[in-house]
Amino acid sequence: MKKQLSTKYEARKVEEGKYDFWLEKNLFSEHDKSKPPFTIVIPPPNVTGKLHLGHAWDETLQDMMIRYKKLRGYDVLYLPGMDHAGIATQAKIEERLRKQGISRYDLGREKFLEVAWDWKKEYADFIRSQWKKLGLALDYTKERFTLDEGLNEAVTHVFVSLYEKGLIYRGERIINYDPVQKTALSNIEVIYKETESSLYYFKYIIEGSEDYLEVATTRPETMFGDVCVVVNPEDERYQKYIGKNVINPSNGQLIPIIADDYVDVSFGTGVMKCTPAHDPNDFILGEKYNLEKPICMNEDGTINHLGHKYEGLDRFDARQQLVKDLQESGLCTKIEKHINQVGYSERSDAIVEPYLSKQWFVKMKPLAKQALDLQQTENKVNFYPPRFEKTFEMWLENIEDWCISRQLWWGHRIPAYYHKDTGEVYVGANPPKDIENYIQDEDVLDTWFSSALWPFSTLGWPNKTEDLERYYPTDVLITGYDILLFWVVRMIFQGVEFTKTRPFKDVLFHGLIRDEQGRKMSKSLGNGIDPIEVIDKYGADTLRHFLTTNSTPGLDIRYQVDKVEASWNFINKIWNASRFVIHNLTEDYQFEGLNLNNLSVPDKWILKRLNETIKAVSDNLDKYEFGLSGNYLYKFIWDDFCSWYIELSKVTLNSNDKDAVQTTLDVLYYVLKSIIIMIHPLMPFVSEEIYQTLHSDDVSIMNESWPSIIEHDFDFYAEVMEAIISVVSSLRTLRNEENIAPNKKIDLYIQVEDEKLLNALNDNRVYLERFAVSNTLEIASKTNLVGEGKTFILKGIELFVPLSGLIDIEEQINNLKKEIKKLEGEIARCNGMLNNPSFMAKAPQKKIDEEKAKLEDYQSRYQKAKELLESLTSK
RNA sequence: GGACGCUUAGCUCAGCUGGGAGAGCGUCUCCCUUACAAGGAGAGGGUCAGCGGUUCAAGUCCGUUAGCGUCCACCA
Repeated sequence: MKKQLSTKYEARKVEEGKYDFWLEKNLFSEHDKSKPPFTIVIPPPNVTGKLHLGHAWDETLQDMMIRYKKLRGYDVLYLPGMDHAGIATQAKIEERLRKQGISRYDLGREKFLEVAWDWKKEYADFIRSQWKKLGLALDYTKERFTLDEGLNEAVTHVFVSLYEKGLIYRGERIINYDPVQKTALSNIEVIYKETESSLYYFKYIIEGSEDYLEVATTRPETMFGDVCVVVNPEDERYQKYIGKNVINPSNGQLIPIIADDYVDVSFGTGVMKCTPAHDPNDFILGEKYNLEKPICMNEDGTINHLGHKYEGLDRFDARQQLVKDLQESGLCTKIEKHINQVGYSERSDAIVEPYLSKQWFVKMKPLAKQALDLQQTENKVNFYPPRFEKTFEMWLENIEDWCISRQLWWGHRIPAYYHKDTGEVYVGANPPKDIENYIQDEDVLDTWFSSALWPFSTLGWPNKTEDLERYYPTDVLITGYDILLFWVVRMIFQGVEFTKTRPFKDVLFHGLIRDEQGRKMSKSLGNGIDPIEVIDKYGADTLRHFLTTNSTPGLDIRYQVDKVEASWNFINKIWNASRFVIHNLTEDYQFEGLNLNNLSVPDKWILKRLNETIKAVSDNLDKYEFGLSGNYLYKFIWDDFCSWYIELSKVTLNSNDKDAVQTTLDVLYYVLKSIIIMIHPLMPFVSEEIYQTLHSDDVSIMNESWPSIIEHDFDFYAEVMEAIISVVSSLRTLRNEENIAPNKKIDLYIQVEDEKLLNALNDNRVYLERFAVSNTLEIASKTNLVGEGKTFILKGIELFVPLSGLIDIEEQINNLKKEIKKLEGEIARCNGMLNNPSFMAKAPQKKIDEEKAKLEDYQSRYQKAKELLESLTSK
């Protein structure tokens, strides 16, 4: 019994077991070194949770490229891995612990890390199971984790090397501090949101006087750290006070009034308080005037001893209390509503506190310059779409140093050690020999410090491994534009610094995935879509097709159930077309190549269309235009192959001409096989199922080759086919308009001037009889075209369908008049162009020829319509 | 305050280097025809946001305005 596809397309059944089969056959991990390499390293998902639809999108695009390139003859490597995601993961783990009433300090560092590794294992397993469901062709033999031993070696190497070059330093600076996570953040981990806050005005009374300066601030709780007030030296209102002292209303301390043109005369009262430990600009002033930098806050965001009676209060409680007290004592004069940009921690959403603290920094200017220089060379990273390169450049041109230390436990420990007695700093890949005299830095590195090395650290760097040699630089990075600055930029500058080359040749950005209303998917809205639920309902192939073919590089997409269902329908169509083909193949059918000399007109036409489709699909995949390549496939498969070719093939298959049947089966087989190979990158499961049904269960479509273009001149036959299609389509419209049942036979007269076309149509009358459902069919160089009925004047062909009682002479005349008018318009347009000397002088010859050909066609049709009209009116 | 994106059919969106606007879904008509009714055959539907410019020719290039959106930026 020959193998068949089941009657119904059931994604679950089709997809079941395929992934394990691919794994068993080592199809993801076998590397043929005789082929050119093609590498994609997965953007490592965070081990914070399950993958969401955005991951599914990202990874499907990657997998599609991998599978496409494999079919194109590359030795592909799709390298999997995950990110420890320092803050994010630690926050999640602490949250889970909190529910059990445990804090990380109860456990201590070591114990906490054990818990964290358990967490990692749990989520890694989950993520792998999701990758499996999606069908990603990942080589698990090379899977990496940002916190594994090899990557730790890379991270340490980079840290030590940059330190030795003077590009990493430890310094006391104002950093963004998250008092909830109790850690420093880098600048881009702060999200500024427009927030309605208050602008408070306080009296700073001048020493030994009744006078006072009014100072406006949005953060009264930092007043305990004020060291002076500042006015603009040009500000006439306050010049007389410069050099005097004022009383800080929060604590009664005397502080001086100084002058600096940093102060904006028009903002607030034109007097600014200066708090060097709690504001980056004030810090700069502090440095400039060598001021003290008292810190008035603890690491948990509570006020410290400088706040006296407010000590221990949370910063915002202290603010409230202080304002209330000062209002009562008359020192708070005014409170205004004020809209300003307030920074929030990306992970914890806590309001970020600018905070003076000792942290590790990467000196960015030299690294940025190298990356910018790279982009001036031939070996630059190519951005798709190119506009993102501008964002990249602008950011690097205005870069500030990167704060890389984090007061966390889950991450790469900073390889710095401090001498217990001397305080001397030791930085090295290995601990100092007399380790007992040292204490290692407690902090870990920013997660992005390790992910910046991902494209090469995963391949074994800093060791000179075979993989690194072969697969690096990687070919394309596919990721969302939302992490351009976090990750992509950093991989590029670290890649240049440490590997002296770009880490990837191309970078393709996709957008965000939104819900049906266009809203960002988020936990708080509860509008997230679980990719696994979609897969369970429609299949991974459907989800993949939806995600890949509905997007344009760099733009967001909406998740739309209608479109997902359209993708399912498309697969169902392919399934049924495949069933038809397979059903018609006899048990002993063997494909032995196409006999190009024995092809029918429909055969030649579909092969020409196949050629065009292969080219269009390949070209667009090469340009990352997945939506366009999807459109070409869709149109070819649904319209050309299913609607036309399969229907036409039934004519031959039902005939007794054995040779013709064999040829038709060959073409059906050949085109179907080409189709499933081309859809394989989009729909790996169903294409494999069809492939195995055509062949056998132990072979895989993954070992096939991308279809190649058949070198043959199909042009004339395609024209014949197009003539047949236009005749059939015209008649179908006529039947609908005139309410003639599709199976009711009609008479049909076709007049063709061109002898070659005339003969070809006569040779292929069987298709016209069948699809036009004709009774009498006359195809001649001269035939009856007038009378009660409908005349069509097509390109090079005229048709007449006698319909007495339905269309009388008068209507026929009206129809012709309409047609003539339309043609006159077209002719006028063509003439307008062709008679325009500027057009003739400047337009490309190709365009001119096209217009000339059009004009010729219109004129001949016009002529014929005129003649017909005349013979009708003269009757 | 800078930079960028979007505005095309009722809805969601394509339209790559300028040369008579397309798809999916929805709507309307007909059809259970031997791969598929989650289907087939047809039809209708758009001054491509407004204005100006370049060009023989603009949805496409340039400028500008408006609406929506995103990113970056230290104004107390």
